[in-house]
Amino acid sequence: MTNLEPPKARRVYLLLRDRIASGEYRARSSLPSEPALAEQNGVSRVTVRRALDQLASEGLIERRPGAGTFVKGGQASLPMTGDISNVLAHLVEMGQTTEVKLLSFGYIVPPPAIVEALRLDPDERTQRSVRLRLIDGQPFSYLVTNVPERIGLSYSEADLASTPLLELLERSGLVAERASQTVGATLAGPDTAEPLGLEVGAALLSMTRVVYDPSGKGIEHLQALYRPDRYSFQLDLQRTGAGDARSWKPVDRPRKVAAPARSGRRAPARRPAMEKGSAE
Amino acid sequence: MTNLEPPKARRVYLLLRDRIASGEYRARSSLPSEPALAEQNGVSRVTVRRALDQLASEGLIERRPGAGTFVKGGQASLPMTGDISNVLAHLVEMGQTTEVKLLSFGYIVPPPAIVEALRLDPDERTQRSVRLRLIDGQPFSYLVTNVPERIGLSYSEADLASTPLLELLERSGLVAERASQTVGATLAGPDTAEPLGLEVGAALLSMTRVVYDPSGKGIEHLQALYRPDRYSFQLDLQRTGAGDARSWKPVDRPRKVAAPARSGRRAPARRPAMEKGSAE
DNA sequence: CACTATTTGTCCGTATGTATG
DNA sequence: TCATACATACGGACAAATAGT
Repeated sequence: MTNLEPPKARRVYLLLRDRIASGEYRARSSLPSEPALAEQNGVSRVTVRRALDQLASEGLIERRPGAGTFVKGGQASLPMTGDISNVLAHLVEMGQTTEVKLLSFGYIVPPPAIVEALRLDPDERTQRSVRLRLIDGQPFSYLVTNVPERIGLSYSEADLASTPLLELLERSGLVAERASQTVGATLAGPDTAEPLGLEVGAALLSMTRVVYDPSGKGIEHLQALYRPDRYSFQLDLQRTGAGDARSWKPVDRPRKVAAPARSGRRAPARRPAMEKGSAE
Repeated sequence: MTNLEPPKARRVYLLLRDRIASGEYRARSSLPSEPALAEQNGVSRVTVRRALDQLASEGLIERRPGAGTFVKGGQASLPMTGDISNVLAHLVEMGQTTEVKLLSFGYIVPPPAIVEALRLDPDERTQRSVRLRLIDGQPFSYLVTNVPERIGLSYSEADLASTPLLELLERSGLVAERASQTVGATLAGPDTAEPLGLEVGAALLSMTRVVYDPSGKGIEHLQALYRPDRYSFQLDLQRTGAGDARSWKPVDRPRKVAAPARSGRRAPARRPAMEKGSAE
């Protein structure tokens, strides 16, 4: 049995990072001393120092010789947020405010999972495209799309780099009638980490979406991976019906609510979130 | 400059894991040979073997001496899914089908991020509770809740382990009028990995929820972390209004759609997902 | 039934990096 | 900073199992 565990310094690094993000260690106040941290975590002092080096290099703490190490509050611009209930609505805007890089394109015989999801015939092929979406030149989402071959043929490869896919589908006279979305999380592998500008092993927000036409046949299968520091889903709910009729209705971002979430943890809200960001 | 990078074996491990999950390496077919993989990734054969050991120990591959290593297609039970648009609705059911462990409880002066989100007075205190939610004895979510002190006093510590928090709030005559939810992803630190039964550095699905009363004051701040292999958000959308009126409406899980997503990647759907799982 | 090519399994010695005191 | 222990990674060599000729 081999280990494969992360180095101890990383444990400590993640621990302190969480504590700082959660506010357990307040901004402008000092962290425990290095020897203290070493004992608390059952590691040596050099190991603690490595973790602190990492935190310092990311600008999360500041080390003052003789005084201690301090939490640097502030900064950390909020991720752009996509309204999950409206995910499909504002694709056009999205296409305008962001650019797309087409990483790969081709026709394949899809893996069984895709066949099942799209309800394809046994050996029907799909058009598979891998795209990278950027905002301000910064990549934030990695998209793997599968579309049944006959549908995919209705637009060109170049269209993909300029126009949102659902837009293209609609132009072809297809009707997106129903969609199913699942949101989860994964670790970045080399294939995805590299184009997204992350290290291998970073956390990714993932969304799988399947779009169906009125007949119930699948039109599009999308596997999207997002950098959580640059993109997150938001859903605002409003209570409908008073009293005991427990019912909530998604509402269209009622107003700019102070709603933080820095890579899964709290952080001071700062930059106003994108007005109507959405899908992909 | 110290390194802090994951071991090389982990790179390879994550790469192969992604390729398998994405269907690039088909089930029942063979992976490239160890020497081949070693050269492709620029690592030694032992390193490849370590990665394969890991995959084998997780049951993703099968190694046959002399023959090769093969992808073990099959199960990997789907995560329970929570309908994100209904997240608050079925708390009661949820409270019945799952158990809760109260990990920590106390009154604190909250970090600035919480103060801001809940719109508290400068030095108002909050009741902070950390809970672990289990299904079938298996932990799947780690919940950190902050509630303004005066509100928190209206129920007992024991109530927390048995009753969903929003239920308690309603009993106290409070009205949850509006809620804002943000979904992202993070890495598990030691504090969260341990109770959730994960290794440090695993991917977590995160949700931050703030609930407001009609006056706009914050009632509850919840920071939830989910094991993506046991829990994921699902949102089904239905097209409303025909033609050019692009509009989508969340719909209450219209029927059991073949919608996979194994920890962020595709995988054969198998076990029926939980009927109406939801929040927390 | 060999015979061979390929592949996993096992062991070596050594170099580098990580962690400790 | 230094010396020590241990894990990681490397390249190589060899045995044993498998599949095809």
